[in-house]
Amino acid sequence: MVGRGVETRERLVEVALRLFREDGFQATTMRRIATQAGVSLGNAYYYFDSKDDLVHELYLTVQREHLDRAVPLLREGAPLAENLRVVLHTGLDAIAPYHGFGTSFVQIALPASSRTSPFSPESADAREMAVDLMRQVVDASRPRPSAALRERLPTLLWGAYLGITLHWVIDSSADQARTRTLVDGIVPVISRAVSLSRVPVARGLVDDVVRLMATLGAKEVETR
Amino acid sequence: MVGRGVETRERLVEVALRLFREDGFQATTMRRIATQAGVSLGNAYYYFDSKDDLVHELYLTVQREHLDRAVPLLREGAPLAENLRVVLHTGLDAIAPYHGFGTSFVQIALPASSRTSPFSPESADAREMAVDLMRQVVDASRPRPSAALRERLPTLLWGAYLGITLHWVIDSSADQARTRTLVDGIVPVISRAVSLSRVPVARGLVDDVVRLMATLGAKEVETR
DNA sequence: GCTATAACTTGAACGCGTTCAAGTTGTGCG
DNA sequence: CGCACAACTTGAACGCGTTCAAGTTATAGC
Repeated sequence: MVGRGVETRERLVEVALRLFREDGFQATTMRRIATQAGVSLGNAYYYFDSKDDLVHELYLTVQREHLDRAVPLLREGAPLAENLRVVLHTGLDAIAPYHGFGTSFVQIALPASSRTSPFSPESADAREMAVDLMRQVVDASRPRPSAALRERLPTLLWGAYLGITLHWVIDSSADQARTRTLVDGIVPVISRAVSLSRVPVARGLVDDVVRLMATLGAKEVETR
Repeated sequence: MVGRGVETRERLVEVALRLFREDGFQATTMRRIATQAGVSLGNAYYYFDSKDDLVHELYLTVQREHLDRAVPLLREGAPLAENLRVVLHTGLDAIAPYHGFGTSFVQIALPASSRTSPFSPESADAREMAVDLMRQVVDASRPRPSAALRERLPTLLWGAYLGITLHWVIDSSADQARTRTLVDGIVPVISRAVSLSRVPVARGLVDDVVRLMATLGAKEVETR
């Protein structure tokens, strides 16, 4: 696929993403995507195994958009809370146009076999981009977290971001304002927890949570 | 619907739940359900608006099963950790036969409009049963949690249970062993957090988390 | 017992995602 | 040039969830 093929594929992705944004997932039929891209129905299936596969393209697009928005706003030497807040809010900004689509997205990403699953091998690139972004947050922020936390924190923050995204999907408040509130509320909590993990007396709880989530999160990805 | 109708409906539910368990959600077609229940396809739609509606019956069945298993095992005066552990594990026991079905279940329960959503009005009964079960856990356990926590704790524990269920759905380890590990790991953490909320010096973090989750959780249900 | 009406039942039909055998177009090689 | 073969394209067909106009059966009121 080097000649015509590439163009056809790109046209299909372009049309599909536009229709997804405008009309949602269910209302966008493969027949309409094909027609508007100027190809036959069967031809769309030459480039994509399924309708869900087209969603994976959306996932990649959003991920790139998130990076483009977040990285320039990170501030070297700022408190973790500030940089974390920036990354979480820009993440919500990047997915905002697709909120009507959110439920379908999670439905598609949920099965273990789904390419769109954030834990799938096919999503490895997008996942590493996201974890890397969190690592930039941690590395740019001062004071540094405790040594025990530093290497695990990016993945943990990515996990938190997944949770926030899930809340965003379910969030039916206007402009998903409640998820914004959640971000503003959870950022100081995470930040304080990170600080606390340096104070011997209060470390127990935080450490347990970290150990627990790290075990589960790591296994989740590696068993795919 | 008082005569024949009830029997037909019951037969449909019975057949549907069996096929869901045996073959999963996708492989179970409405045509097969209807045929095996001895009625026509259209007739099945007289009793259930959609295939998803039949899943709601499954939700209710599982919820009842959970209660039947958990309540007799609660121990008056035992530590919170012990009773909580019982409730979470019996919950996993109750849904165990349906693990292959789990992904579909969450997919169906996810849309805000879904009757099967744990936040929906149609699920109010099941939800209250579940929160009530958590209240029994809290009330049976000693020492009592702080006053600030006591009234909110059941709902918060139910939220934790939802999260654990989500992990169970995604969990591809044998017999969902990793979710069992999660339960065993998270129970002491919750229990310690509850205790900590009585110690003035460490209360801040726990209180913030509680306030945050309470705000979101309450709003989630009331806006439906 | 008769009839109006509600309760229940039917199967054909629709549009959907997906598959596939068959066709067309382009390309590299003798 | 011609030919083999890969790349690409087509539209009919399948089974699915769902809808609906039409039919049948039971029941309540007289």
